[in-house]
Amino acid sequence: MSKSNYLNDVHQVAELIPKGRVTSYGAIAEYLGMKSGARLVGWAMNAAHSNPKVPAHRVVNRNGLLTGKAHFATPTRMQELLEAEGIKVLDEQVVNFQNIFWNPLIEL
DNA sequence: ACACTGACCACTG
DNA sequence: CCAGTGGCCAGTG
Repeated sequence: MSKSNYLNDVHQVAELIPKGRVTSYGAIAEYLGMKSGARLVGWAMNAAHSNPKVPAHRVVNRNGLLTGKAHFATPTRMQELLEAEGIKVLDEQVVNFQNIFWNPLIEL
């Protein structure tokens, strides 16, 4: 298996995202100490397929846009999962994003 | 060992 | 406003 630290950390943080809340790749990256390692978070999320516990649908980009939706089973899967938690999505974008944004730096 | 890629972000022109 | 570039870390060819 891998010895990658960030991958494991990213997954652990993602698992801590409360239901009905969302966070951004950059926020997780910053929490882990990466200034601009948001890409790694995206890569980690891609690897998160092995971890069904990781709610990848709660991780969006800094604009609240569902950039990762294309990587789900279906392009609409991510939005449906979010709406099932009470998160409204309009035009691939989380509504009230700022309000439900979960920042690990502050809340964790 | 080298080059390229990736579910991103911020800056510059 | 849109396009391009650098930066971060790990994986793959």
